[in-house]
Amino acid sequence: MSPRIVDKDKKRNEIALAAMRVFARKGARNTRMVDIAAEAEIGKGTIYEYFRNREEILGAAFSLVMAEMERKLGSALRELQSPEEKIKIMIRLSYETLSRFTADFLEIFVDFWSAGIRQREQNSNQTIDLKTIYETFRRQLASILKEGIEAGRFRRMDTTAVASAIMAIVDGLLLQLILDRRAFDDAVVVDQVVSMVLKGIETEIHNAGDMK
Amino acid sequence: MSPRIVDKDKKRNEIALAAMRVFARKGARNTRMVDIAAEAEIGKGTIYEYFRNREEILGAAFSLVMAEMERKLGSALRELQSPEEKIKIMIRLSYETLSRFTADFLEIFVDFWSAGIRQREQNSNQTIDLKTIYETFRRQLASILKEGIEAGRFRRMDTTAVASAIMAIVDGLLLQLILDRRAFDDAVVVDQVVSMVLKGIETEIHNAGDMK
Amino acid sequence: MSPRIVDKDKKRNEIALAAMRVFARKGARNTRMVDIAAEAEIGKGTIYEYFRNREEILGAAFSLVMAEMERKLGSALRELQSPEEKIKIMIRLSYETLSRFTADFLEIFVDFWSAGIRQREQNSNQTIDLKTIYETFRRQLASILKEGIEAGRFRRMDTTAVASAIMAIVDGLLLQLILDRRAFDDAVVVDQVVSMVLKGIETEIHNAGDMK
Amino acid sequence: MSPRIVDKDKKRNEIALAAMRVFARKGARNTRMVDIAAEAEIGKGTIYEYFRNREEILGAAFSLVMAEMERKLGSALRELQSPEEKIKIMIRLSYETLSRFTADFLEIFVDFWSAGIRQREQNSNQTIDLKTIYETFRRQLASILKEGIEAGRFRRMDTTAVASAIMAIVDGLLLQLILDRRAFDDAVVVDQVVSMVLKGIETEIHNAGDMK
DNA sequence: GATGAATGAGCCTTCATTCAT
DNA sequence: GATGAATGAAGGCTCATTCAT
Repeated sequence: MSPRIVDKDKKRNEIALAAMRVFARKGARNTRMVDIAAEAEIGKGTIYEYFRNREEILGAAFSLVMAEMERKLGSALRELQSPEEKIKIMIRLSYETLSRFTADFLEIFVDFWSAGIRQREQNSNQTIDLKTIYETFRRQLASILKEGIEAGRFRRMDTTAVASAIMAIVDGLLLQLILDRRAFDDAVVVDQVVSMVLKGIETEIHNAGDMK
Repeated sequence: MSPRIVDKDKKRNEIALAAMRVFARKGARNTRMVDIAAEAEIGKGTIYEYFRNREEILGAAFSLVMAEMERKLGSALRELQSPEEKIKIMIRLSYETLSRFTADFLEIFVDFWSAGIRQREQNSNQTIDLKTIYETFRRQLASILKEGIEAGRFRRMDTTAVASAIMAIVDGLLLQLILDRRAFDDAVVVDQVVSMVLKGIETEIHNAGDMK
Repeated sequence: MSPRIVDKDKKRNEIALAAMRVFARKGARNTRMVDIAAEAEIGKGTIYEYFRNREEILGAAFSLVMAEMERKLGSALRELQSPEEKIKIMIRLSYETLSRFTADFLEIFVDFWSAGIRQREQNSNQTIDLKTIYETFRRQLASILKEGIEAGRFRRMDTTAVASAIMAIVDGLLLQLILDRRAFDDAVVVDQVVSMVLKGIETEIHNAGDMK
Repeated sequence: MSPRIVDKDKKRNEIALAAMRVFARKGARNTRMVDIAAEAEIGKGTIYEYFRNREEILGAAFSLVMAEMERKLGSALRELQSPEEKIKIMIRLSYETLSRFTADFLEIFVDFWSAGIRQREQNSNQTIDLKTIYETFRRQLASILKEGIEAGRFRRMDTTAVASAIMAIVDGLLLQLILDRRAFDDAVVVDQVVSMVLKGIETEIHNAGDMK
C-alpha cells in the first residue's frame, strides 16, 4: 500500500491502456513493443519494468476490458429484477463493451486461444485463463436462466447449453461487426437478437401474452 | 520432350491440405513455411511453385473449408422443403463443417480480418474476400427467413438482422468449442441452439401448436 | 564438323543472343535463367545443355560483342592507311559497338572484374580473360601509335600509356552514356574526343598545319 | 535516465567504412550484411539501427568517397591559378582518390547505374543520384575549360563535350587499373594522359611555344 | 535431346528482449 | 528507475541447378 506500489500499478495500467490504443489502430498482431512504448511516451525498455514480456501486455489489455465489463454488468444486474431484463442487459452490455475494442480484442482472444489450446504440455505461463472467464460468464447466465425458469417466465431448457448459445451470439456478432462495420447495423441487429433470444427462451404462454 | 507431368491443381490442393493439418497441430500463426513443406513431404521451395506466398496458402486452406461447406449446404438445401428444416440444417452443417477445423480455421479468419480491416487502402492482394462470403451467407439465410414469413411459419422480423444473429451463433459456438472442448457438449448445445432459434423466429400460433 | 556440332553451336549462339536481349531489357544482374530461357523460347533446363552455368552465359554474351567488334575493326583497319584515320576508327567503332549494349555490357564487365580480381586463389573457372582482351587491344593501339610516330605524324610518347588512355576514354564514355543518355550527345562528344585525342598526340607541326 | 550515449553519426560512418573494407576484400556484390557486421564488430541487427537497408550502406560508402574527393578538389582548386594546372589537378586527384577504392567503388557505381537506369518509374528510393554528381563534375570542368579559352590558353571547343571526355578518361583508367593492376603503370599513364589532354585542348601557339 | 518440377542453400530483414549507463 | 543501443534467432522468399521423365 506504499505510494511506490500504487504508482507502479498506475503506470502499469497506463501502459496497458496505451497498448490498447495502439492495438485499436494497427491490430494487436501488427503492434510492436516500440509502438506501445511510443504511445505510452516511455522508453522501449521501460515496458519491461512493468511487464515480463509481450504476452503479459496482451493479458493486461485483455483484463482491462474484462474488468470493465464485469464492473458494468455487476451494477446493472443489481438494479434489475426480471430475468428477461437481466438477459437483455447482459447481451447488450457485453456486446457494447467488447465492440468498443472490436478487432484487437478478438485478435487478443485468438492469441490466447492458440496459446491455451496448444502449448498445453509446455511451460504454459498463460497469464490469463480464458476458459475460466467464459466459465464464470456461462455460470452467471445459466443462473439467471434458472431463475427465470423457476419463476415460470422461461421454458424448461438445458440452461448451460442455452447460456453458451447466448454468449456465442455476442461473440459472433462481434465477428461480423469487425468484418464489415458498414454492412452491419448494430442497433437493429442487437435488438432483433435480444428479441429473438427472449422469444426463444420464454414460455409459450408468455409469448402468447406478449402477442396481443 | 517433357519432364515429370504433374497435376498442378491436385498438388496445390494436397499442399493446402497439408497446411491445414499443420495449422491444426500448431496453430496457423505458429506454422512456418518449412513446417508445411515437411508435412507435405516436399522441399521448402516447392511450395512457392504452387503459391505466391504465405498469405495465399492461408487463403487456399480457407477456401478448402468454405468450398466443402457450400457443397454440403447446397445439396442439403435442395432436398429440404420446410423453412424450419432449412434453418436447422444451415446451422448444423455450417457448425459441423467449421468445427472440424476449429482453432486454425478461426485463426485464419482473424488473419483475414486484420488484413482485411486494416490495409484496406493499401495494395490489398487479399486472396479471399471474407466480407463477400459473409454477405452471401447472410443473403441466403435471409431469403429462407423471408420464405418462412411468407408461408406464415415465421413471425415478421428484420430478416437481415436475424440472419446475422444466426450466423453469429455459429461463429460464437465455434469460439467456445475452441476454448474448451471438454466443457462444451456439442450435440446438446447445438440442439438447444436450433430449438431456441426456431422458437425465437416462429409465429406464436406455431409455437403454441408445437406445445402440446 | 558433323551437322550435330554445327547445330549445337548455332543454338548455343542463339541462346547467348537471347541472353543479351534480356540483359538489355532488365540488366544482367536482374536477369534470371528463366528469363533467358523464355526469351530463347526454350525450357529452363535446356540452357544447361549448352552452358555449364550462369557465368558461362555471361561469358558467351560478352564474347559475342567482342567478336563482333574485332571483326569490324579488322576489316576497317585493313582499308585504312593513315594512322590518324586508324586511331579515329578504333575509337569510333569500339564506342559504337559497345554502346549498342551499354549497361548490360558494363555490368558483365564488372562481373568479370570482380571474379577476375578476387577469387584468384580459388578454382577460377573464369571463362573469359578480360585481361587478355584488354592487352590485345592495347597492343594493337600501341602499334598504330608507333607507326604514326615513325611516320612523323605523332609526337614521341609512351605508346602503351597513351593506348591505355585512349581505351580509357572509350570505356569512360560508355559509363556516361549509361548514366544519362539524355544529357549526353554521342555524336558531338565522340567527335570532340577524337579531335582532342588526335591533337594530343599529333606533332606540333602537324597541328599547326592543321590550323590554317 | 539515459542509456549508452552513442554518436550516431560517428558510428554510422564507422560502419560505412567497415563496409568499404569488406567491399575491397570480397567485392560489393559478394558482401553480405553479416560480413559487414563482422568487420564492424557489431551484431548483424545493429547495422539496421544505422541504415535502412543494404542499398543505403552502398550509398553511404559511395558518399564517403565522393565527399573526400570533393573536399580535396575544393581546396586544391582554390590554390591554383592557371587553367592548365586546374585541369591537371582534377584529373590527378579524382583518379587518385577513386583508385584508392578501385573495384568496389566501380561495382557500387554499377549497382547504382542498374538501379538508376531501370526502376526509374518505380519507387526509386535511390539514395544517391549519380547523374547529379556527374553533372556537377562536368559543369565544374567545363567552366575551367571556358576560363582557359577566354584566357586564350585553350583552343575553341565544345566545353561540355570535352569535359565529358576528360571524365571519361578518369573512369576508364580506373577500369583498366582494376582489371590488371600489374600491367598498368599508374604514374606513367596518368602523366601521359594529362599531357595528351592538355596538348589536345591547348591552342597551337601555346603548343608550339611548349615545343622548344 | 528437352523439359520444368523440385530443391535447399543462402540472404535480407524484423523485432522481442537484454543490459550498460 | 529509465532508457535505447545492441543483438541474434528466426522466417519468408529467391533462384541457380539438378534430374526424372
